[in-house]
Amino acid sequence: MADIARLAGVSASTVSRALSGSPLIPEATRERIAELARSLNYQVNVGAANLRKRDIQTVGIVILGDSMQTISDPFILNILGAVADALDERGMSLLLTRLNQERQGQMAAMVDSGQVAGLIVIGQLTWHDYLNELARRGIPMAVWGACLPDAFYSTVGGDNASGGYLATRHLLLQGARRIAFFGDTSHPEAGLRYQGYVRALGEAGLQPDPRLHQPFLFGDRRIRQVIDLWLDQKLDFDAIFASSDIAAISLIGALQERGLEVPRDVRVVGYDDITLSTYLHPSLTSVRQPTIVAGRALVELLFEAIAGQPRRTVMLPAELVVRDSTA
Amino acid sequence: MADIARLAGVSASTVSRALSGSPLIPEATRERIAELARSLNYQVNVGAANLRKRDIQTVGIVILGDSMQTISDPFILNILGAVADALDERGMSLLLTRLNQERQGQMAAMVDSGQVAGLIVIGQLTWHDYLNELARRGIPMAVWGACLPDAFYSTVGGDNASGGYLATRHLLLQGARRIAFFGDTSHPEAGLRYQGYVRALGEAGLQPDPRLHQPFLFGDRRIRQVIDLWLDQKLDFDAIFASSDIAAISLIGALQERGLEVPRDVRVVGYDDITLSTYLHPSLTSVRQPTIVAGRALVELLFEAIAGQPRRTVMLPAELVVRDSTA
DNA sequence: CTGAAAGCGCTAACAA
DNA sequence: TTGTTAGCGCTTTCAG
Repeated sequence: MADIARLAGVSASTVSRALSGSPLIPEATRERIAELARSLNYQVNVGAANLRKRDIQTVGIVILGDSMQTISDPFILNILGAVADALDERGMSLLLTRLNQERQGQMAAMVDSGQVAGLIVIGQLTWHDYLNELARRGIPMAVWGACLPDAFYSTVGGDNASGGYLATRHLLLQGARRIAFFGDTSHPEAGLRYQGYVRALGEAGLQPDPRLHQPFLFGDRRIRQVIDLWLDQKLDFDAIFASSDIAAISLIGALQERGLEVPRDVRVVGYDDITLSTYLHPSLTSVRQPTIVAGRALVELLFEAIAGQPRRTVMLPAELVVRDSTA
Repeated sequence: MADIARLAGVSASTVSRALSGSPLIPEATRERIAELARSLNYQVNVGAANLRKRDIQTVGIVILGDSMQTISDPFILNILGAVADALDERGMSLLLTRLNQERQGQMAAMVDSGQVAGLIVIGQLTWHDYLNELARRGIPMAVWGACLPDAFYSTVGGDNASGGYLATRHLLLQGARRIAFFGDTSHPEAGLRYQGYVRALGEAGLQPDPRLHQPFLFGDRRIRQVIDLWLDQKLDFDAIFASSDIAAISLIGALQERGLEVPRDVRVVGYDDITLSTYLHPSLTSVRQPTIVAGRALVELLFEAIAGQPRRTVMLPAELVVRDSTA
């Protein structure tokens, strides 16, 4: 910047003002300086500027999970993309971090060290207590996931209970009676989907059968084994509600391998409505979550938190997209 | 930091040295200061530190593409994850940006403004000339994609020609004779895969039939239409080599919808070997690209570029994973 | 081993 | 409208 100032025959202050579009600088001067900067590929050093201005133009986005595999779900990428776009609209940068349990501490460090103004967290998993601790310590946060009753942080999430309800009711209306639920209910979102499932069953006068509830993780090598054990148990089920599309697709694959046809023998509903779901055969019925809105909401809530406003919860509607897997 | 110094009864210099693990500070003092910092949740301000040290602990990762949809391929996420982990190992942060053609300029700005030390670019697409221009301007870069002959930047990529060759030869060995190629050959990587395809056909004494080459983009609503037109043309083909798993899976869906069975009527090979491919029915034969190695290599080449070392190319082996879709 | 002082590149009072 | 000056939070000579 000193160079520019010298070449333009003005002081650094003038250059700074010109480049930041201060109304104090006349158009002619501004233009001249801007042109000079452009020709030298000069860009204001944001680090130095932020240091002086005492503000941070960067937001941290933390993806929780134990391993690489955990984030191979395209849905995560959709949310990530939506957040990236929403931040971009506000001229903010995005610092991406993937964390597992052992490195929880890094989350607070990102804010404490002035790297980021706040955190957007994707993949609540079972970190609720830790997130609460951070929130109490004043770390600005917005979390994608279920809104837990005692949460101290802002959350944005789909209406999981309603999603679970819609999916299950749809299966019931299609004539299913023995509906299995695949999902780890210790995960808050899946837990709420399960609640919706139970409610829909209840309305139909049915009790959830615990043997039809299978907690499982996608990518688990044992999935085929789990399915096989199921079938060997001669458990009787005519539909499956899986708490992610990836899980649902894997399940359909496993069922087909066993000679079971979808939807004829077993109807299947997934969750997330990833793009691929449309293109499969049978195409997959799924519960859609509005990711673009979610991205915007996460950014908005984070900004509110940074501004010291009270925590808030946004619940986005769940929409059932009916396709061939439940025809 | 001034606070810590005061509370510890030492100067800021000492705190700085203690916290950065300087050997000048005796263990006892260091421990005392570290403890104090911990209890106050103090973390050194990295921005200020970097400003003073004149170095940047952040790398930009740029995902090229026109829209959200473009990056919904899980393979991108795998690479991204691998890069994130590799950077992490070196204690670097990752600034994520998604850019489309209109905002090309942002790439250089990230480096010029001192936000990042260099760029890792994913999704070369048709940006080759622009990337070359940046490289000439001295922007440190490492690009995931095909290594073009006149590239001025470092690249890491799979051996696409060999991948295409392996996939095609495998199909030929399985008895296929009329093999369609799905992929946009104006995209450098797909172009090389096509070359491998042509070579394998040549070795079998076959000519590529231009009608069997279908450039297409995943997610395109017209895919079903494209397939239908194909079949209506009574084009005769017994296998498809698709240049991504997502494309292959969509194709299988479309074929099945038309009553064609995979692999009985049409054998299909994909590319990328995404996790889901194993769990489908039929499970998908695919060409695997070693993403973890790729992530490490990208980071390594970028560091070399930052250190001013000459550009370099890393080509990773392609491995054919045979599954049921070509049985 | 420790502290004082200078300065990274920038912006914002304040003064002109 | 512009320049001078101070200082954001840190590290690092240099001198003790």
